[in-house]
Amino acid sequence: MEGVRRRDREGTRQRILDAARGLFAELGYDQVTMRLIAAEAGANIALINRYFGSKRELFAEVLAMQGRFPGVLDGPVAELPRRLAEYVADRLRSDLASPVMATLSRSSASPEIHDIIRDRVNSAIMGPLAALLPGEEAQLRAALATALITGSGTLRQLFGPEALGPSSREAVVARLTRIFEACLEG
Amino acid sequence: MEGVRRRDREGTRQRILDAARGLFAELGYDQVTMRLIAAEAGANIALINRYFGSKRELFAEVLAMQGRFPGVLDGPVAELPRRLAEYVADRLRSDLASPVMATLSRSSASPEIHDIIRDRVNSAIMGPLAALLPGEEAQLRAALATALITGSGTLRQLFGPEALGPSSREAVVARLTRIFEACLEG
DNA sequence: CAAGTTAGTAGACGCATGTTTACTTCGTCA
DNA sequence: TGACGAAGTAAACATGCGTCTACTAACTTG
Repeated sequence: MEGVRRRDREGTRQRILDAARGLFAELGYDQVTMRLIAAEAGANIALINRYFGSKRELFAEVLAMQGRFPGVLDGPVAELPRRLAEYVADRLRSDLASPVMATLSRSSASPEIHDIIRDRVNSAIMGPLAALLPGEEAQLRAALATALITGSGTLRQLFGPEALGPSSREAVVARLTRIFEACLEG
Repeated sequence: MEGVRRRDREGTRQRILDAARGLFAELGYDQVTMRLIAAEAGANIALINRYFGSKRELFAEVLAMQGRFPGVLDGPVAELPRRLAEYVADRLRSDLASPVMATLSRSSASPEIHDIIRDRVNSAIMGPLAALLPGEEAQLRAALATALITGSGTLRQLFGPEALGPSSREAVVARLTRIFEACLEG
């Protein structure tokens, strides 16, 4: 029957995955404990490893689940700097979750997941960006744009939404657009 | 007398400080253990807390010991973008230690030292930079340059010296100069 | 030379972590 | 209905951490 199942393998698995996604984005890999994930998901701690194998594998699955930059990398390349600027500005100034960016920039110090992070940065940001860019030095240009994105995440984490001072959203977007243009232009 | 002292308080203290500086820069706060510092310094672990109080206080002292950006912030403001570019390019492409930058970008995920890191970023990089900049939005411009610097450190940590691809130093410096100009210009 | 100060040492303490084991309870189906 | 598989649970395990205490031994000083 499809009635309310008190024992719900898939449901529990999904709750764990959701809890882990939010916590990893908010706190970073190291600061998130198995017990915290279990409590947030309303599940027993032993189920995490039963369903995912280990904390590391759960982290990998959380990252694999996340979409790429939604809507940022799509669209005309000429407007790419502006879309990147708006994305970063909004993530810097508000508390809106940007799971991918937040997770990556808050977990990059943990050596046990270095390879996972590296692969994800490559496949979600740097790789697609380099593929989009015409002209020479595409890898260099994509890498520097990526550095700015992740650096913004670190700054946000350190200083909060006021990291950029009292500037208006328009001023921030305008400035960031020019910087991304300098990063990406051929 | 000034003979060879087998019991040398100041010497031991200095060896601990030196070991901690190198290890924090290389591995970040979380990954460096008291026992690792003691082993590297050739000192007993209990002496660390005797001389510095705690791991956290040792970290603060290590940061306080470090100089500011040597030679980068001094000199004509017009050439500031180029000096920043050369600094970042060299730190990205070689293994030359940049203790301040490395320590900051590798330790920013640890909440117990958040305030120390924040103060240091402010007093060593962002603050002096904002003070140098003429015109409006100095804080925004300094913050974005800082984001690029710390993001470069993160990228270096993830991908090693080859993070930027096969580009020459000249190409990297030229590109970074343009980006820093876009960050800093009034 | 004897006493006192203090650098240095060994080891334990309490705690938190990721992981695993032994067990209980629910749901299903022969 | 009763047995079996699987979802869920509680508790322990092993390990590593920062910190602290009790102690030893080297240097200084009277």
